[in-house]
Amino acid sequence: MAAAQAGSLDRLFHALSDANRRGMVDRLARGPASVKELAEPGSLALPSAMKHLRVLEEGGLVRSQKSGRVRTYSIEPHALGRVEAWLAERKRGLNLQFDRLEAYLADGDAAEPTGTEA
Amino acid sequence: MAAAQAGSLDRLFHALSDANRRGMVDRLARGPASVKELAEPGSLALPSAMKHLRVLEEGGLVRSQKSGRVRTYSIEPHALGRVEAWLAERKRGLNLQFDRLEAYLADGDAAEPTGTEA
DNA sequence: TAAATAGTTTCCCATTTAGCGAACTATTGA
DNA sequence: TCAATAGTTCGCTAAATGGGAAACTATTTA
Repeated sequence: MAAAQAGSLDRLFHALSDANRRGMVDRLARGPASVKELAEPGSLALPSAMKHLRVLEEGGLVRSQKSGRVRTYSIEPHALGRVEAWLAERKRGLNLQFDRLEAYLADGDAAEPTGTEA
Repeated sequence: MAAAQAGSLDRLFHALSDANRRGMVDRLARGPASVKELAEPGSLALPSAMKHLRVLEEGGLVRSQKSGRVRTYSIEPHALGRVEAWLAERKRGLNLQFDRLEAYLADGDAAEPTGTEA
């Protein structure tokens, strides 16, 4: 456990690794928008915007639904929660490391601060 | 402000978008390690591991320092703080959206819940 | 000094990415 | 009905990625 699926996080972080896509997330954080509206801020052609949106969708960050001729995208509410969860896990690990380091610095004859074994 | 540099976040998230690299971060969260040690868990050849480590370094997630013939990598302590900061900012935005939605649902004659204008 | 070890650099390969123009398919609106 | 609008699909390009073998440069260590 704890490492749900690798591929899922791959897609999530990859989705966030592009400024245009993060811009779309920011835009969608203020409310739903159409493909065209999402394309404009980055001066993207529609096909390019669509690719980005597909990446965001595969990363689980946004949802979409088509009505008439316009497809409306919106934020996947729990999307950022996955980033947060991952982050919390690592920070836990780091805190442990620092705790050991502090313990090591505190009483000089304790074991080494972990990590350089083997 | 608030959006330090786009390229920087690009590199940060891109660094995290690969399972091997996240594995290296996890490993380093438990303490420093050599290139070889970091290559083993993923059964990577050294050149491949080096590439990943360079990506992590460019993403500001790790540091390295060479002594003798071994280069030792360690976590850049404030690395995850940048992810956290970005995350906090978005969550703030999302809360605002939800606040507005709640307000909208509360008293029916208020303005629309933002987003679909234009 | 000779052999083993740890990185490093240089190519090479297949795949993916980001971007777009063109052409096509609905829907709207006039 | 006809024209504009919003997406969508289909190539196509240039660049970046992820992987590694080969060959080379230090350092250790025997």
